[in-house]
Amino acid sequence: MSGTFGKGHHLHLIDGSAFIFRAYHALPPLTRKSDGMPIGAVAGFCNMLHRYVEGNTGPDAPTHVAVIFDKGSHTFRNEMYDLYKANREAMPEDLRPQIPLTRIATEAFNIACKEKEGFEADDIIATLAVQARDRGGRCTIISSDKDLMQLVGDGVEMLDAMKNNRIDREGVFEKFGVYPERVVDVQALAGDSVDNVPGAPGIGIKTAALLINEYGDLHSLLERAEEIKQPKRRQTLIEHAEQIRLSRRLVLLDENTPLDFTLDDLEVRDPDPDRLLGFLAEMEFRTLSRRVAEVLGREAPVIAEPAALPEIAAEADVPFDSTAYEQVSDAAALQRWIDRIYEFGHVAVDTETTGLDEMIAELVGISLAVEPGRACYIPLTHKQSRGDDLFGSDDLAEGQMATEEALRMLTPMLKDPAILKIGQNMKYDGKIFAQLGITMTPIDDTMLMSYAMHAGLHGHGMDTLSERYLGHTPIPIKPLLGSGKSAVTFDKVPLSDAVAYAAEDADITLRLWQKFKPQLHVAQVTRVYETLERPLVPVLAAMERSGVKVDRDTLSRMSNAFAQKMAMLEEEIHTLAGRKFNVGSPKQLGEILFDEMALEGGKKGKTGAYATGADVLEDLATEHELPRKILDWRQISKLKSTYTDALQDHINPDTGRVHTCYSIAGASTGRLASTDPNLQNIPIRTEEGRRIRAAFVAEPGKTLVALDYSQIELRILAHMAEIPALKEAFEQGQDIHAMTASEMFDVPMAEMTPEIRRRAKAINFGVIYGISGFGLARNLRIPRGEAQGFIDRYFERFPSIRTYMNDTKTFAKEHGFVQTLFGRKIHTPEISAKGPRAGFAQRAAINAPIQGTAADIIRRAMVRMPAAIADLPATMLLQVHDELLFEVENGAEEALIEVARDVMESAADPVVKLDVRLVVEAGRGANWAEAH
DNA sequence: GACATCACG
DNA sequence: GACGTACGTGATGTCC
Repeated sequence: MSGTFGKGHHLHLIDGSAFIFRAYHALPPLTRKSDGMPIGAVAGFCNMLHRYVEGNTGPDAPTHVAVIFDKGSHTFRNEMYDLYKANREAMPEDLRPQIPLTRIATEAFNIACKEKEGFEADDIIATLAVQARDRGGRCTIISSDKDLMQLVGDGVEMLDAMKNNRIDREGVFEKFGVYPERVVDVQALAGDSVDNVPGAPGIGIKTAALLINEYGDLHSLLERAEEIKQPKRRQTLIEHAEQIRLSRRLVLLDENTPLDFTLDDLEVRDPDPDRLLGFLAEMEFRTLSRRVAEVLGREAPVIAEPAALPEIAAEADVPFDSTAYEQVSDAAALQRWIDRIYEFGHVAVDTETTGLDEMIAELVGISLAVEPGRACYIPLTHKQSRGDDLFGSDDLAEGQMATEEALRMLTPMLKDPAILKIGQNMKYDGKIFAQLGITMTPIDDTMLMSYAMHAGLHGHGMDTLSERYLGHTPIPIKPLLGSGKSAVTFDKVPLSDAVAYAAEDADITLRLWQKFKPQLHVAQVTRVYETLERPLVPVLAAMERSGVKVDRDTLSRMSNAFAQKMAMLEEEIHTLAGRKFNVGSPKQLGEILFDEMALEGGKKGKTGAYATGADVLEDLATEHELPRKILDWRQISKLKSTYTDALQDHINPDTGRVHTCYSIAGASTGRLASTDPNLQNIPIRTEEGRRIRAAFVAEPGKTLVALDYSQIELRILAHMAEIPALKEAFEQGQDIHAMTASEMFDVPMAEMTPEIRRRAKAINFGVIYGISGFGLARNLRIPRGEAQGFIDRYFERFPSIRTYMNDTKTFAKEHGFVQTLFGRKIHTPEISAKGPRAGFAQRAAINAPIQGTAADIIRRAMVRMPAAIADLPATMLLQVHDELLFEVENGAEEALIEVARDVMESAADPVVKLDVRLVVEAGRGANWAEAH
């Protein structure tokens, strides 16, 4: 479409600076390979532009488009107010040189690129949006900057490109409580800490909207300020009237920016392929070049790999070639591989099986690799596939060794202490071999090496690691196995495909190992890997294989009882609601409560649905019967579906026990995670829930013993933050929350009330979690100001906590990670992000050393435990963060408790000398509930 | 597959 | 340039 911009035209205005900052913070600090120039933000920017262009199809596609940038730091707003944007942090050093490149990138995409000295992008956007509107066209502003919301309406909308979220007049109202034309008034009152717009002190968006809606507009409000009832508010508005008027001028966008181009100059143009691909090649964006070339129907430009140091290049650059892998079909070939393994002294091993549950899965084949590019697959039980046989056949495929023979040949090597077996997630392969009576040792695990070096940076699965550290995307398993109903197990995969896939996994593992092994030392995490990760593998494998006995009858009876109770509640709920609906649907429930029944307090979340969480319903329960019934129903529904029903399905038919799987490298802090089923969240806090815990039982003649660390995180906090009062209280065995309460609220210990203690307890936990006034207020259901008062007082009484928090944040900003007392690193890549994400990252950074140190301590205890209890008729079954559960023959309970408690209490020794001693509490019983 | 909810430490 | 507000998890159901 061409001609003069008008009706039927659609203008897109992209907030270029927003794109840049998003790109910068979304990506790690990438550099151009050939010369090390930082190009992360440019890469992200180009990716975003490319995605944007590709997404512009259909009737909504723009006819005109421009990317608008800020230019110069000094604008007419600084003339009005010299502190405007004064508290903004300086642009990061590695971002500055990238800014001009983003202009060139925009032009390379053949998109108009506009800026004007002395004006902010927002003003240019405002001017263009108003022009477009006046000419009867549409305009979409691609930005999430709330300053731009004043422009929305009459064909002007905003679009958050990341969330694909359109904001119209109603959207603005949701955000500001007023429609676009009054947004500046609200902003003038509320101010903006980011841009350093002063506003009216103590007035936020909520109050501002309230006032504006009551008085119509800012002018009237200030004129009639005397009429405001609240004395403090009245005084604020009268005193700061001038400042508020100034703020309004600051946030009001200039819709008359003089421009040296017109809307018609912004018509959408196709990119010039040579120019665009040339630019991308110059930047050395390999992936994006390929994608763009594909779209343009061109050959992808060849981007030369920079000449690396020759000896490294020789080692690292063996290309992946899935056709070069060997299929081992007979004893002679296998023997050649075994000989080769002895020559090298190490081998990467990977097993292929019929499933992910190692307790049930059967071995299908084994792959081996000794050096990059040199790998094989030994298929064992692949089935012959015949085209005419829909049901599959049990005939073994040709070209496979008998499993027994292969294992007989491999076992000495797998057990040989002189041969290092390398794997990716060796717990899995170790358990598969353990099922066959083979104990693999010694081992190395690339997943755990990555975890020790990169926790917090990214996941540690093979695909992630291969892409990140080898630049190679592994063959995906999906197309081989299929999905959904038609999914097959690996033994049905044709041999040629299986060899390529399976051998590649061993090849990748070996290459990762070569890369990671020397880096452990450089990253100074060798001790973490050697003492907290690697030795835990066989310990966890044994625990998982042991499993825990769960009484099916108890669960089954409870399921039935729950089903009846739920049906009853459901009927009552429908009666109270006046109609039938799906009680399990928060969406329908929200509509019933807040639309149909018109209860107060309905708050919509970002997806536009009412929040109906337990805290909301709890508040409503004082006014109406329905919310309480819903809460009851939800509790039972949760217990039934997640526990009494699901747990039964997890009982292994062979062992009659439940075998969880622990992920060692799941949680960034060093904690374990438990899956399939999760046995770390078995109910305990309610009476009903404890009955589920009681279904976890000991075998006849045995007893369950639970040992748990008492207040381990607070003890670690006392040590790390060096809090004398806290240390002393622990030393004297005092009630720690009561002591805190006594210190804070000046209440003698003898006069402590449960309520005061409860508050102190919440604050103690808050500190561990990186406290905020908002969070504490919500937790204690008290006003935010009061909560802030508590926190201030806490810091006053225990000043070293503030020091610890500040030091931790500073350390994280400087190094990009925080550390536990044992040297575990937890990376905090978002610590220098701006806005809310920084808050998250900071709190996580404060929490991670504490939670992580506790995790390290129990890991150390677990590693030492098997040897310590070897002579006792006892088995370690479960770990729940600060608790270990054992099953022990009757009569040996005391002996076990004595030994295990000692191991746990001294687990930090000798590496870390804690100022606070660790205390372990023990319990025992026929079931897990009793053992507490 | 995203989101809301809720179970645990 | 600011998406939200206590840390860390996993499982389930609804809804698109």
